[in-house]
Amino acid sequence: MKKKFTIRDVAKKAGLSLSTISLVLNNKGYVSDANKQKILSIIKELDYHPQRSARGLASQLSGNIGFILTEDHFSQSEPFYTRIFLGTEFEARKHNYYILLTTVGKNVKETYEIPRFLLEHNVDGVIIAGKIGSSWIEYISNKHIPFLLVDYVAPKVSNITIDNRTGAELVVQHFLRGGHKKIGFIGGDLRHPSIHERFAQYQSVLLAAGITPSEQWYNVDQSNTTSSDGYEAAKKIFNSNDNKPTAIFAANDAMAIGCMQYLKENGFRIPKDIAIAGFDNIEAGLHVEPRLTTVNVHREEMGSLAVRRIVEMVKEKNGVVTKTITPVELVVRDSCGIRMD
Amino acid sequence: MKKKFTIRDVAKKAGLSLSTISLVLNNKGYVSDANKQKILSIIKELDYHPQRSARGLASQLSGNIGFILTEDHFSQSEPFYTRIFLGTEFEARKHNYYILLTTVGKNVKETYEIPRFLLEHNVDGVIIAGKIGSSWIEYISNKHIPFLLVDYVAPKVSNITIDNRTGAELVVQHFLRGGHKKIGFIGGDLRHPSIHERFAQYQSVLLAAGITPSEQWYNVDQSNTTSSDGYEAAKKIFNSNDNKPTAIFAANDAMAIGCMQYLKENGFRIPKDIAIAGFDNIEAGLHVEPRLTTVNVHREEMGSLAVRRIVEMVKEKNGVVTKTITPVELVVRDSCGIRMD
DNA sequence: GTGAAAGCGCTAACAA
DNA sequence: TTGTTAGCGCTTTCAC
Repeated sequence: MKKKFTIRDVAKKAGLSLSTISLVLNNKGYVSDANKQKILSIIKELDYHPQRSARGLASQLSGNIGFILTEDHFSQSEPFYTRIFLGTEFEARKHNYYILLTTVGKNVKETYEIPRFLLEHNVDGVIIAGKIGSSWIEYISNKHIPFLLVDYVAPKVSNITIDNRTGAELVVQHFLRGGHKKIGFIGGDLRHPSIHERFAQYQSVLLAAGITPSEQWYNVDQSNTTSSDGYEAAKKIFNSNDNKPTAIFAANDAMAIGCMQYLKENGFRIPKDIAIAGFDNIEAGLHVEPRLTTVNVHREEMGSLAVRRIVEMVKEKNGVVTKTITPVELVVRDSCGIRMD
Repeated sequence: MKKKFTIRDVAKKAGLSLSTISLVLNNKGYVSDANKQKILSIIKELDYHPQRSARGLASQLSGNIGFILTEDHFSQSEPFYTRIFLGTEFEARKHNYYILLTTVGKNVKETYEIPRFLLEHNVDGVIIAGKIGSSWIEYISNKHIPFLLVDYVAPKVSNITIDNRTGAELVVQHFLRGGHKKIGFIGGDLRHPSIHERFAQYQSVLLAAGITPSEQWYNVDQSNTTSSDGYEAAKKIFNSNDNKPTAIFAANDAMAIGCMQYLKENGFRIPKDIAIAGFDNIEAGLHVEPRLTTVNVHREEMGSLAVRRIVEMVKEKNGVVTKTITPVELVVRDSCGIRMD
């Protein structure tokens, strides 16, 4: 391998000082156009690239952004947060950052260790995805490092969230337009704000339409939102119940799929007997039968927004709190038939 | 925030020199037990953690491992390589490394840019996942940085691969045991060694069983291995063909799912008319109807192995080339009925 | 076993 | 505009 060049080699070759080279590398200060061009061409000629760790040490900026996920989110088979992560990856590159991914326990004490990147000053900002214990939010606040939440909320912390209200409204309105009156809901973990909002809006829209949701139509007792939680919730609603809903809005696609499984096993035809819709637009919704009507969430875009916001925060250092809501849209597929009774 | 401590603070407090502290930090050289304990307890007391970039600069080791994926693999909806990536993430933490993920074009020239981490000396080793242009392999070889391939092969380069031969054999034997004789194959991109091996072994096993695969049973003309390629391949085989296979082994689950879709749309019952098996054991195989028989691949484990190997290579600096093959097992589900004719 | 000193490659005052 | 000079916080010879 050819010898690795340093900023010194560039300076020598250009007959200029280190600091001038540094200035053009960082596009800072004033350098005469002639010298700038000269330096640039030498840099190109030598294929010189400043070394990350040297820069990091001198500037106290790592060039990295941390991405924190709680373990239970990480291990979920459906890669909802993975897609958000991939979105951050993509955007980070545009800004010359790298993403360092790590997982943590629900709370600071429950975790085997604090993410090393926080201890070793190896990130300039942090993105936290999904629900996380408030102890973590407090811990990171005290680090005085820019951070924000994705698909979660906390007081005085910037975040990127989903327009859950609109999504829920679109689904319920779609059912109503389809002639459904007895519209149910299955959900779990109402402490997750996204789930909570979907449930709340489901109720509001029905009430606004003059329908009071019966307790026999919905179940929000599950502690999680996996497909087996959906299965269990469906069982509770449809097992020996004389006031069954004709449509189910599930808090997410995973639950919708579990619900469908229960219904199919028990002789209900979808969408003839029961219409179903989910939320998130995960890949699996395309493979179930019938294909799942759902609400599309722009996961990559959320990651991308998060990175852009963090980069701003790192640069500006002002503590403005921003709350960004990303739009959703209804994706109508086969699991919702039109009802005409 | 409390002031950030440096190695100097530790040295001062311990009444020892910087180098002694450094020795215990790195667990190197000889330090008296008494001093070692003393230093360790001071480190703990101050909650001191060495700063990554300073270490990096001094030791010329970044503490990062690069993970390279070609764009087409990255954007595949099914997160096959994502799972490998997550495996590396998990293992990397155990070794105090971080993974820097990036994507590149198929070949060096086609790519908008060389991964920054290679230019800025920001990784100590590199993992490449999936098929990639040989220009990349050459380029990285010339960097004299430890690297290896996952699910791909190249001469004189260490790698981690799947036991495709055994997997293919398990599937074909399963069909044979089920009474099938006319066993087909659908695949694409035979230049990918994994696909090629599956196809080759499919043929060998049939021949060994005294069956010569008819050209009407298989199709390997697709240029890729997505579900729509599977759909197209199925169309070619089952559309106007008087010698149809009764079982299909698809090169991967995505193709199998596409194939199933074609068959169902055209009135074939699975597994009654046609049995199907895939390869990879992706999540979606659980959601199709009937659920897909497949070959399980330990993706996270492959990532984990890759990291362990890279860490060794970074430490030992010897150029031993290792070829690791990870095992597979048959996962029997509903898409393969037993045939009794 | 331990300390002194040099330096990794860069940035950022401050002078000039 | 440009150069000089200190470091950034750590590792690593090389003496002692």
